[in-house]
Amino acid sequence: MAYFPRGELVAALMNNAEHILKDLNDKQREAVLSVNGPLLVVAGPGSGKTRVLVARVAWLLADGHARPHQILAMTFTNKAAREMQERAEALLHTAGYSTQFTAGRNRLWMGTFHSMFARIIRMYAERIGFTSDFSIYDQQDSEQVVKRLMKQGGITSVKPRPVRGFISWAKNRMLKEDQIELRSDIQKVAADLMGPYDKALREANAMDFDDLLLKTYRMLRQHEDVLESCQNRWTHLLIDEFQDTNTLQYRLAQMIARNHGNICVVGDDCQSIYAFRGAEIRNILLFNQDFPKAKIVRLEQNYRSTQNILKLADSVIRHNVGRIDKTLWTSNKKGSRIPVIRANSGEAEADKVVDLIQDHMLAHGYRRRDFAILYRTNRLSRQFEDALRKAGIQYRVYGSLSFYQRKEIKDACAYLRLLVNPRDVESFIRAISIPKRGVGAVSRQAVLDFARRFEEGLPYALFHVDEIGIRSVKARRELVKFCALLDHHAERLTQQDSTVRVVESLLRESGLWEETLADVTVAAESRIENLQELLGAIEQHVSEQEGTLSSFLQQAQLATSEDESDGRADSVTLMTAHASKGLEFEVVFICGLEKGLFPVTFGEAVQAPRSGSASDKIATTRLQPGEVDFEHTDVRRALEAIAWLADPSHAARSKAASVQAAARRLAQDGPWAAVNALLDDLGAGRKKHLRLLKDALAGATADSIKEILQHADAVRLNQDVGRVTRAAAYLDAADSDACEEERRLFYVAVTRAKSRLYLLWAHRRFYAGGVRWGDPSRFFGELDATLVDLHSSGPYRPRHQVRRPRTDIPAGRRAAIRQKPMPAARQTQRVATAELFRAGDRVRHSIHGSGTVVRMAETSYGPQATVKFDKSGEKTLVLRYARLTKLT
DNA sequence: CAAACGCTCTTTTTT
DNA sequence: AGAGCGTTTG
Repeated sequence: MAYFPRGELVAALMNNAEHILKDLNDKQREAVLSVNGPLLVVAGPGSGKTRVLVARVAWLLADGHARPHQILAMTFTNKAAREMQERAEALLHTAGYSTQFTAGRNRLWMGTFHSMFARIIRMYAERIGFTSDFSIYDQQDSEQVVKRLMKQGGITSVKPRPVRGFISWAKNRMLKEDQIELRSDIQKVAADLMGPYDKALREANAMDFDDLLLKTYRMLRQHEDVLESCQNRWTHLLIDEFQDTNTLQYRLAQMIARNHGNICVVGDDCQSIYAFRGAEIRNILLFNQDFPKAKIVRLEQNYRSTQNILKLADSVIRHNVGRIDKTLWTSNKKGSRIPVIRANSGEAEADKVVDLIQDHMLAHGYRRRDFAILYRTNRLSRQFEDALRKAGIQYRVYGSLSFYQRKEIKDACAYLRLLVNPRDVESFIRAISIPKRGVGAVSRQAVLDFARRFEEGLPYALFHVDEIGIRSVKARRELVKFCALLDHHAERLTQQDSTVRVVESLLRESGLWEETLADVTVAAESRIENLQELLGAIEQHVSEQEGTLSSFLQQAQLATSEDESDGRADSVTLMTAHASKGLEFEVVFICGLEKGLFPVTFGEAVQAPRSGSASDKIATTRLQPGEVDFEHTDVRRALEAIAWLADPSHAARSKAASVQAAARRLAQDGPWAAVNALLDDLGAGRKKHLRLLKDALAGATADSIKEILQHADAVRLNQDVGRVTRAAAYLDAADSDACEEERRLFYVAVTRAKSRLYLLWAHRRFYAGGVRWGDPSRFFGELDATLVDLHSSGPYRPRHQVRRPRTDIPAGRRAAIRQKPMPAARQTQRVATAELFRAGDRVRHSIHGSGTVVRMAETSYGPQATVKFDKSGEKTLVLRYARLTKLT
């Protein structure tokens, strides 16, 4: 503080509590010191948000406002919670407070909303008809439940996944089944199934992620005493990433803080990226209404990024209408301009990134951990993994699959879950099926049907296997054995036997362990290691945190892959833009910036095409051959083949015996026989379509088939038109919420970068089994062009010059064409050449020297520049052939 | 009952 | 390219 002269001696005498405040700016300090009453901290990226939270917790303790167990802090990931806790403890420690705030049970309540409320609900589970050993169903589990219910109800009109998704959506908005709009089939099915779904989970003594919040909420509303004890217990609430809380989460926090109003929320509306799972940006605005006396502190100084990076981020986010206006500023240096790089393919993009990483490590001394490669969808990680592996650069992929989602771990956990919660139907299904023991779908279903007739449910059925009436002797015997196995180990668990020993024994005797051991493949080796790691984790949980197997499983179910990162290894980071929230890196690559990919656009969210469109007209024109699916590959092939055969010159030319035979059949017995001749040897799955085709073709002549074929093309065209219309409708509506969210996501990604940022897109990439052509992302059109440099890796190759498979030739011939040897691919040029320019740019050419760009034009050869060279005058150059470099 | 096979559909983010 | 599903086969 100002009235202390500087010096170590004095620092040592400085008030311990003030040590906590000394590194904060005025705004940050204000946020830390406003300990009583509601507080909203609007914190831009890199503004020291975490530092404020940490200091606030430390201050609350050090200055005597709260005891550790009175603070309830909710963060977005368990990892963030852990980090906050460790940093707060470290801060307290350096400030001279030994372990008085950090030891043993006297710890802070910190974690995600879900993990915190799982803990709370565990304490009061009996009050709402569950036991504290309830299972937590993840998305996969609950989707299985929905799927089974749909099967039972004979519902096939919609798929289980969106139904589950909608149920979850409704629960997070606290809607009951009678409050759901019944506009789509999905909504109708979801409304019908919500009741049965809830019942099924209840019978299994299980809760899904949403229940952890929803059932807590309902409990607090119904049981006044529970609410009161929560309100009295937690005198101070902190919520991080407030912009990503949903209605339910906010209401819960509000309810607990209602009396004292000591609630501090920290967030940034521009970083809200989870609306798809119910996050309400409006919570930030509502906060002001719900707590009218709320103090607002804005943190606008950015300590992370260069000026250019910050400006670029700002130039994009400005396109969002719905946002709280704020001005981020930084005293950091300006930094370099931001390269925008076009690669010809996904692989070229990855190679380019690897090149840049190597360059930067050599030239600037960066380490591997300084780099992050960000992308929109997880599946994009693969190309970067390949490239990094090839280059021998250590990397780490986040977010793909968490430890607890691995198959062998889920299998093992199924046994453990069933052990602590014998009613857990999903776990039973999984455990009984793995390893295979002769109990199949039929016997399994018999057990479940039987179980539903009894109050006690599954445990009752397992203890009365003989009464179920299962035919298979083997299945009966195995079920009894299975039951005895579980019973025996459950018994051991209640005695003083060590938890890990019981678990290990169960895994061995179930055959799971042996099966994995017996597997000689390379993959099995890591699977057995994973199982051992699981045992280790249980051991640790039991011994260090005084936990039980049951609490271990609940926590494990809520663990995410991000929670597992040790952060110590020196590796390049690969993750989705979502996963990067809250992190920072020296150098960031944002990849896959293409139309449709980032921002993503996808089918379902899109409105149906307007009536009166071209597609409607085509759809109503003639031909009604029943339910024949002209889009079906085999139908198309059959039709194409017949039409092709119908032309005598084709049939005569082909030497293949099958074609000759088919042509003969066509002449003699008509088209259907020809189809049979061609496709007879195909698999059984195709017969269904061919049967339909047969009906449609009854009495058809080769000419009428041609007509049908034309129609099929029309149908296809129609679908293309539909797709385009839908896409347009999407883009119209889109500066609506979906696109704004994508823009915020891009903003988050950009603001992760400290000193350098690269934006990349690929012209062509392999995706979902085929070649996709990408145009640059619309975000490029939105960012401040004065801040970027355009580059490419490899010569420009216009789309129309790349061969595409022809679709107007029958499949058989297409295959023949494909077998022709392809000319050797031209070697890709790996040097980055500046290639897209604006009028006025100064450029250099290897022969003509330096000059100024007069104008740019797009030709069939790709972009073309007219340049006025200082020495040789004006020249027109096609950029594909002439190599120009930009002078800065 | 389980394994093998062939076909189909995929296109997001995650507590 | 890869998972999931349904069908057929042993």
